[in-house]
Amino acid sequence: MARSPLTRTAILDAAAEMVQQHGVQGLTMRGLAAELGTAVTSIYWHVGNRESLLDALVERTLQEMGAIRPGGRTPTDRIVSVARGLRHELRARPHLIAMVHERGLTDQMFLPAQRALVREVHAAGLRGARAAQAVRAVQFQIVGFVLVERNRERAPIQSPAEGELWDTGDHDPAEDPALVRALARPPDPERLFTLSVRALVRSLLAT
Amino acid sequence: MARSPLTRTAILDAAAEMVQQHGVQGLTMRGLAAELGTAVTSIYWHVGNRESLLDALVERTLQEMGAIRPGGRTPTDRIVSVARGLRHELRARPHLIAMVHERGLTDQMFLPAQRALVREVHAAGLRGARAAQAVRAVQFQIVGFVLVERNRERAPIQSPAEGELWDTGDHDPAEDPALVRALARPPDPERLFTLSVRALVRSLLAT
DNA sequence: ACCTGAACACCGTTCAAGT
DNA sequence: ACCTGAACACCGTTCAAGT
Repeated sequence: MARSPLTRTAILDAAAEMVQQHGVQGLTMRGLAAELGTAVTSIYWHVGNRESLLDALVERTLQEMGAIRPGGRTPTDRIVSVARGLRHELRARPHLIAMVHERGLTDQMFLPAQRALVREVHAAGLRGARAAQAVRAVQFQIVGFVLVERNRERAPIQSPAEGELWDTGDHDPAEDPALVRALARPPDPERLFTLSVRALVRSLLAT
Repeated sequence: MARSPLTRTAILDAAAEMVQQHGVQGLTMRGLAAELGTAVTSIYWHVGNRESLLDALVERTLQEMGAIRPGGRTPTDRIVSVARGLRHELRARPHLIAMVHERGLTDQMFLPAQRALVREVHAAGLRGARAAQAVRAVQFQIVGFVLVERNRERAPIQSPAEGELWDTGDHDPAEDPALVRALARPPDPERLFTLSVRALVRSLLAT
């Protein structure tokens, strides 16, 4: 369906589309060629082999991950705001982000955010190694949460429902029906995320 | 090289070995057959296709993830101890655990740990939905941290060293050489992990 | 400089056939 | 019940050849 001459950018566009729709494994060189209406071998001329095509995709994704604009009055609020913004950006292109993670380039992707976090932690009065640790703790938590969230979404129905574990209330029963009910319900990720980040930050910024 | 008759267990053992050594993609049906000294098709007779072989591997990994024995005097200490134990178990078989994650079965794998966490959170005086949230926050943090850690290990050297970002101290300089130095150094994961979990738990258990 | 088809070495999987 | 080789439809990649 492609009439214009084949170009590196066109290839990357089509490849990114395929990855976002069917995952990395859904991107085959032959399928990509078909999508572009060219011979497979033409792709090799423009972008090299599959691996370097994926590398290019990752690089583009890194550049697209824009700057972060924190909102809120207190450092804590601004850190939470950075975290939430980041989570949304990451979740907007899950498959491409997964490729960034797999290549271990998460840190690089997080540099703008890290800068913002350093600013806020500094504003809150932390200095030196202590400040660095706080920044890293928050950073790990944000990325980690999104990764866990993604994994969970792949198997929406957990085989033994989380709730049924607690009806064997024999040994040291947590006879707390509200707790059991809460654990049986699927979590609200957005809420849990905000709550977690806020809890962690509150503790890290405390003297 | 296998002389004994082909058995399902033998296949799973060899497959697990190949996965742990070369990752999931390193497990090919033909390679596995060669390793076992049989025809590829024999494997299909015993375990079905590749996908159900991987499923079986995941199931076995789930069962192997043993119970957790928390240590320490305070609930906080015991939660941290559970977290550390879990991290070690997860890191002992990274590739197999990755498969569990990919299938979204992390929750199921975490059931024994979740039970322990509920106990401690309850002991600390939390009840109902509040307790459930605390448990989940800790759970997400543990798994998330390990996932991030694994990703990081795949690209030991980050292209633009984290430190060099801060020498452009023009706009709002964090003129904090100790902080810059700390961020330039690679983090100590074990330390960062304990610190993070402890910080989060302290905040969650606070009234 | 750009594009092509043919060919190679790999996959997972199926099937009819052996014992 | 268990194992086999041949065959199929897919891969990524290379290469010599076209324009």
